Amino acid sequence: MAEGPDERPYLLLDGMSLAFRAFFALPTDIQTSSGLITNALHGFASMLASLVADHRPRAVAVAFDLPGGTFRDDLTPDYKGGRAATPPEIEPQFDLIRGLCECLAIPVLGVTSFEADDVLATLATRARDAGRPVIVVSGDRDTFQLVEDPLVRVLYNRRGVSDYSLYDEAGIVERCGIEPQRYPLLAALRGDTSDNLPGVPGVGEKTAAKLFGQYRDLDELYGHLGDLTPKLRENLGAYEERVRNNAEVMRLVRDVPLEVSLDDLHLGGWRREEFVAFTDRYELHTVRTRFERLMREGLLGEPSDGAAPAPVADAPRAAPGPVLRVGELAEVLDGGGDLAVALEAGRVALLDPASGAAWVGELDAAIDALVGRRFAGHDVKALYRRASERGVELADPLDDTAVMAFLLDAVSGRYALADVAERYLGESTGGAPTLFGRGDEELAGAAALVARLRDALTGEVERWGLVRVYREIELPLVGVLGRMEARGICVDSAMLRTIAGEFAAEAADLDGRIQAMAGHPFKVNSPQQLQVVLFDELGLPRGKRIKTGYSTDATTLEAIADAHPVVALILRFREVEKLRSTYGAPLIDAVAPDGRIHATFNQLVARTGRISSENPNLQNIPVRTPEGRRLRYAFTAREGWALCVADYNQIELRILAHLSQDEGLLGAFAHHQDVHRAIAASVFGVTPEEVTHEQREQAKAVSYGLAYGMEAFGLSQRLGIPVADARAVMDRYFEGFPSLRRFMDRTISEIRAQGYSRTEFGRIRPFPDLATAVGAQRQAAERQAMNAGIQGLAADVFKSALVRLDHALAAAGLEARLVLQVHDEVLVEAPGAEREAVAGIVRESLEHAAALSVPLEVSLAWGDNWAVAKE
DNA sequence: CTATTCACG
DNA sequence: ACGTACGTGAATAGT
Repeated sequence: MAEGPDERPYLLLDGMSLAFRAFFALPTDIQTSSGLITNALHGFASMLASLVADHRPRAVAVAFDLPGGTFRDDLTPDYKGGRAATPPEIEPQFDLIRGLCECLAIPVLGVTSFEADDVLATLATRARDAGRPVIVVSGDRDTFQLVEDPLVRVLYNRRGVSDYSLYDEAGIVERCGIEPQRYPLLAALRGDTSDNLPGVPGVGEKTAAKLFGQYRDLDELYGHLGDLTPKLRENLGAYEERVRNNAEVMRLVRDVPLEVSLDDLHLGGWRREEFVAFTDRYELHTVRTRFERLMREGLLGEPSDGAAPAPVADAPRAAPGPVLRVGELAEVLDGGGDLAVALEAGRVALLDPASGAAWVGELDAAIDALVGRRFAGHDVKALYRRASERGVELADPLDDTAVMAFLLDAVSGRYALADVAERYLGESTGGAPTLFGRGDEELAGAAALVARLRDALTGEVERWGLVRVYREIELPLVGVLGRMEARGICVDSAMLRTIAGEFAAEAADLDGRIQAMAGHPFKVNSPQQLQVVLFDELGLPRGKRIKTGYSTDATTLEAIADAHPVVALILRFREVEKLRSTYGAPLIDAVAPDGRIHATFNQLVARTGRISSENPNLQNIPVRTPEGRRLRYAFTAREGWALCVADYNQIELRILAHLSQDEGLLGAFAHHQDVHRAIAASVFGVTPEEVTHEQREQAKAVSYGLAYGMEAFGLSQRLGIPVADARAVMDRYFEGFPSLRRFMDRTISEIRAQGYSRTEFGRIRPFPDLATAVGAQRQAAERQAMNAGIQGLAADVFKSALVRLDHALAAAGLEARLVLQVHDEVLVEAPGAEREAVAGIVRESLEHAAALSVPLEVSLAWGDNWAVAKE
């Protein structure tokens, strides 16, 4: 929908909070060559450019606090107005930001004794009264109260310089659980740490929202204190004065005496020469390009002399080849060649490298254009996720330069396009990669970079022997993971809420009892405060030393559980609190409108080659305790469908057998049998039938520890036996499987000589320090090196299985699809009628993912939830 | 942002 | 004497 000039919004910026956000988001090594720190200036400038480009405002104004305090200081002595701590490096940058605005003819407003927020509130109110739309941009939640449909919206800077949410009334209600007008009440109860305003103890976001769901305002709330739970009543009563004061402080002033009127605000009057001089002086080169574009497009109004800006040619590019032209999609597609793709949140550049024709547009349009095309890109998984959400099928990419860079160095951890270009093309893209949303030219330029990187990285991937792991595993995996993210896993939200409620209730109860036993209030969740209570006040024996004193971890507490009854309560509290805080509300909040959780699976994180999961992490859902395991009942299949849960049995131990070629281990796996029992029989010199439970557990513990380089001390800890006994068990284990020790020694010395480890599929991991490290560091590096080959090959095998499985399900014409993977386990959701076919395909895909010297054994179970396999 | 703790394979 | 099992992600407190 095109907005006419009259519908264009006023853009009102909170200069204070945005400058602070920019300052804390960007490194202070953003400096001019003379050493002046300009990170806040850079960040603010780039925010401003993006905001103008994205929202095409009719006018822009920036508000700042003025020195000398505000009327709120009189209301609350400790009030900090959102600036709990002001680093000295930021103050001088306020003037730089004013200077930038001055060149651009953007008014900077401030009124003595009022805050920037009050100025914005006043302007927003006036605009509303005049029937004109406004977008208030701030990193301060106080501004939420200004939102008013349909004219006033808040663009909230969540963090960094490019993470924004645009809120209308419904948005505020969804985010905060209260209408914008009443937001100050909510904040008054809850408190606001950034404003240094404490709220009421025991009242957080949720409780405050709940209370104002029941009561209209503070008077009504305080008129019904008797209806509340005792603790809540007590706290609210005790802090009534504070709450009422907070509410007054939080309310923004809408009639600040302003010298400018709404009609004084308009775009235009910028001075090009001053702007150039300013950006030269503070070395804002990339930013200048972006503003020059805005000037050319008229988005900043007319210059001061009224002359139309002369079109300014982009700086000539050093890169050889065709000149980059950003134009129509048809031009890009007409070439018919392989395309290069660059993407950032929601926007995509497509480039035909042969002709230099490029197009920049929305994600969905780009996906449609890529159907049936060959293309390469950088970190393109998001393309497959979105395509899959829309039911669109894309062929695998020809290359993904981020994946290539990860395979070449899985340790660096930096795979943004700019990082990789710098590393392999030896050039910078002219700005920190995380700085800001790029303009069209920059994004098209990024696509051109992808095209050049492909050439450079293809040679490197070949040179380092990575072709197989790249072509067979990692490249096809990109689409597999994107599709799995899009599919998500079905969740029973009601069940989750019930379980979470129980966790919360028990945690609250234990919290109260623990504090009562301590004899005074304290944060049980604070290891520091807990140390004081346990070791100073109660005088319990101390254990491990840590940086901040003495450890209170579970192992330590278990050792002193008999010394005082509070210890058991704390252990229990920790357990339940973990379940509440990590798996209760957070999981409920992660459920999307489709009733499913769509985690992100990361292919570029784990240096061993494993896949990781985030937002939420679905790879650490509890299973080891019955209570934690309850959560898995809430992970289900959609109506009429079933979940297939399949996992590899002892995959790492099998891989150790394969790599070491130890005859005993190979023999133990040769036949389908109880492997741990067979191993225990060899270790303890008895027949399998004679193996005791304890012997089996001990052998099993060693088996699992082997892959990590565990020592006798670790085994003794794990099994709760003396170190000498643990050493005896390990000695017998290595006697029983003599090739193991030789394999381990050989592996470490090979990695030391090579400088990196390598799996059979080719995956490498650098170990540059192995040759030089000494003492404990060296031992740690050796364990990592030892583990890299085992965990890495397991990851290769498993990823290969995922690719095979994803392809096989689709090729068989089934509806069943992957919904989750957890290192050696996969979950497939299938219609009831497909069960038999799916089971066969899952089993085949996993068992034959790799040909090792031992069989790969798979356990497979069906059910309507994830707990099924462990029942 | 760092430290601590703890969930998983 | 020292440290002692690899690899992740997330919540919380506190600076």
